[in-house]
Amino acid sequence: MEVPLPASRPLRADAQRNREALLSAARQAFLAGDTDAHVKDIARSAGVAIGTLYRHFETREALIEEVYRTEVDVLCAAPGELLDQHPPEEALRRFLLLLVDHAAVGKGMSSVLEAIMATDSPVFDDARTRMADALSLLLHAGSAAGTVRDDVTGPTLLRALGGICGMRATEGWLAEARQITALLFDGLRHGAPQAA
Amino acid sequence: MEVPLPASRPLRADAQRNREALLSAARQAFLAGDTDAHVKDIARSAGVAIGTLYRHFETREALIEEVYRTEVDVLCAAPGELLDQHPPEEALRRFLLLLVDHAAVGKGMSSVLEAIMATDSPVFDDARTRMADALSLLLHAGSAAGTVRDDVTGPTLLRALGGICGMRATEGWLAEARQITALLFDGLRHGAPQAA
DNA sequence: ACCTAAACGGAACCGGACTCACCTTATGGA
DNA sequence: TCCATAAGGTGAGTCCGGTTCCGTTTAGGT
Repeated sequence: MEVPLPASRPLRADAQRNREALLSAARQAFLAGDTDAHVKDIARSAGVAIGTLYRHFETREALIEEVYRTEVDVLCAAPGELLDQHPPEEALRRFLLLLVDHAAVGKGMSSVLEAIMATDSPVFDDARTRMADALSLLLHAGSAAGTVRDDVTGPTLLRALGGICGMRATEGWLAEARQITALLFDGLRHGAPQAA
Repeated sequence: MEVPLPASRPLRADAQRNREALLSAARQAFLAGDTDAHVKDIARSAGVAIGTLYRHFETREALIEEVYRTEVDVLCAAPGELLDQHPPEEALRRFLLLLVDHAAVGKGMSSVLEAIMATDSPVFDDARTRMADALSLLLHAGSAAGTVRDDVTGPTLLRALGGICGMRATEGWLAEARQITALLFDGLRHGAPQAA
C-alpha cells in the first residue's frame, strides 16, 4: 500500500519484472476491451499473486492510471505540435477529434479518459491537470487569434469531452462522438470576437 | 424478482403501502444527494426488509428508474409546450437548459439522467426512448424552420447531454454544464441551412 | 555462506447487491 | 365469522469484487 517513490531506491530485479508483467497484463486486458477486468485475473495472467499487485499499486484504479500514463503523455504533447503546424483554431479542432479517436482505441482507453476527465478521483489529478493545461493552451492560442471564444476554460472543456467519451457503449458511438465534438467546436468558434 | 404487471391484479393493500414507502424512502435518499444509497438502508428507512424491496423491484437500478419515472414524464412533456410558446430554435435552447437544470435538482437526479442518457442499460430503455423522441421533436421542428442543422439525431444529442450531466461532481459543475450546453446549442445552429 | 530488508503469496476480510426457503397475513368465499 | 390459500414479507446466507495482513521466500550486499 505504499507505492515506492519513483527513484527512492532502484527496485529489486524481480520486483521490476513483476511490475512490468502486471502493467503489461493490465494493458492487454484493457485494450482487449475488458474494461472492468478483475484484479485477480490481471494478477494471475501476470503470473503473480494479488498481494504482489497491491504491493505495486495502491488500488485497481491506480494500476489503470499507470497503464494509461504514457497514453496521456502522448496526448498532452500533441497541442504543441499541432500549434506549430496549424492555425490555433484548426489545431484545437484536430486536438478535440484526436482525443475522441484516442478514446476509441479499445474501449479501455475511453473509460480511463472518462475517469480522468469526468470524475474527481484524486488518482487522476495529475493526468487531469495536464490535459486541462493542454486544452487551455489551445484555447488561449485560439482566443488570442480571435477565432475562438475566450470565456471557456480548459477544465470546463475537459469535462465536456469527458462526458462525450462517456458515450462509448453503443455500436455507433464513435460517429456520434465525432459529430458531437464537431458541434462543440462550432460552438467554440461561434462566440468568438470576430467570427460567425 | 418478478415486478407485477401494472394491472395484472390490484396489489394487496399492505404491498401497495410498502411499495410506496420504498419509493418514498428512495426518493428521499436520492434527493438528499446520497446518489449511491445502499439498498439495505433504503429498505430499512422504509420499514421493510431487503427481501421486500426485491419483491417489488428487480434490481437497485429498477427502483431508481421508478423513482424518476415521473420526473422523466414531466421532462418529456416539456417540448410540446415549449414549441407552443416559442419558435423551434428557442424551444430547443430552453429544453436543453431545462434538462441540465433538472439534473441539478439534487445530485440524485443527475446521476439517473446520466444513467438514462449515457448507458445502454435495458432498465432505462423506455425512458431513453421517450427522451430521445422529445429531442427529435425539437430538432425536427428546428430543421424544418431552417434554424437548426438537420444532421443530428435525437439519440445522438441525448448521449451528448448525458455526458454533460456526467460532469456533476465538482463544485461549479452547474455553471460549467450550462456553458457547455450553450456551446452545443450554438453548434446546432451553426450548421443550419440558413444560419450563421 | 549468511543476513536482512525487500518482495511475494494467498487465505481471510469486508462491503455491496441479490437469493431463497420459510413464515405471516390479507382477503374472498363458504 | 372463520378458514384456506396464495400473495406478501423476512433476513440469514450467497456471491462477487476489491483490499488487507502476516507468514514465507529470496535478492543481493558483506
